[in-house]
Amino acid sequence: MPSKCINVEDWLNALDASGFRMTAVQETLIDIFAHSDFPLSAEQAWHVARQSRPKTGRATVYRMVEKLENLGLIRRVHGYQGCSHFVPTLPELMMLFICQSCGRADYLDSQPLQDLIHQSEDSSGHHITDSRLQLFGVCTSCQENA
Amino acid sequence: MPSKCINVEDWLNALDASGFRMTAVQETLIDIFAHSDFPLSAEQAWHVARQSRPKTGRATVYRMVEKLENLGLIRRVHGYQGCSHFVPTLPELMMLFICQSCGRADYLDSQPLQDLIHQSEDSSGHHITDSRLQLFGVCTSCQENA
DNA sequence: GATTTATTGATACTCAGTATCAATAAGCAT
DNA sequence: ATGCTTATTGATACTGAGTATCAATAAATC
Ligand SMILES: [Mn+2]
Ligand SMILES: [Mn+2]
Ligand SMILES: [Zn+2]
Ligand SMILES: [Zn+2]
Repeated sequence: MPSKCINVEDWLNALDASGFRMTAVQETLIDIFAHSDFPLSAEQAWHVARQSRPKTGRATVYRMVEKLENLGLIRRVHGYQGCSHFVPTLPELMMLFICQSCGRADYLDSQPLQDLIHQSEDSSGHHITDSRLQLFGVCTSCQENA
Repeated sequence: MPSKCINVEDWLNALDASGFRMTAVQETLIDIFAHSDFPLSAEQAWHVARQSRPKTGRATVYRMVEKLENLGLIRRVHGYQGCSHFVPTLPELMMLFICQSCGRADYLDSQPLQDLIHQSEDSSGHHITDSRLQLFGVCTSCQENA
């Protein structure tokens, strides 16, 4: 679902621009994360990676996930059963919806959240530098197929 | 900071009403979570508990944390370095602010969030049943002491 | 192509969280 | 109060996600 919005080239360029060497594992893992319909854990990504590159190391995947997260290309999903799954980051879209029925992630317009944050900043006095809004429920298609 | 709003009696009553037996560990742990100035992990709570009850078992603390979370008395903080810390749940106050400087948690008025959720529900078509908004930044007192 | 060095992958390790189970003690009945 | 039943505890062993290590590999630059 997010896949159509992600440009694999951009991710490779971002890694390149950050001074990292271009390797085969990078392309494999970027492809996996960019095209998954579901949030993926490093462990899951490892298993997927080994289907096309059987000797892929576990630590390598964890290292790559860390890189991608640090570069802001993927972001952690804070769900009920832990926070070890990742989805691609869509620029300007901070609000994440997770369907409790099918597990898929959807990105919602985050302008209302921006407004809320400024509002809360003014009323609380705290300086807010970052936010994570996680929404849970039943997605439109799961409502239809119910 | 949240401590002044938490009534230990209420928590004990909630556990009692749920059919759990009243034990000494319960009181100890409830006291620890209800009066901590900072989000606490089960591990941290265990260490604190052992100061007053040295033979407190580790598993016991994890089981109690699970109970308290299931009853909605404490809630998980989804922070940068994992989501294994807990704060007391304040009724009707869902928005959580964590100061990156001093680590303290603050609760913000959640009415704006309620509005945002209904708005997003209408525009996305998803049925939203739950939400977690986590705000990060620098609290008012840390801004003064800077 | 040779050199340099970041990256990889196999292995061993850590440690938060969990399963097990005998010992304990809360709740209830007498 | 006393004993009975059974939930809860705590010691121990275990699990498994995540990490440290390090020799082997392969980008990058010349
Ligand atoms: Mn989390
Ligand atoms: Mn602002
Ligand atoms: Zn769905
Ligand atoms: Zn602070």
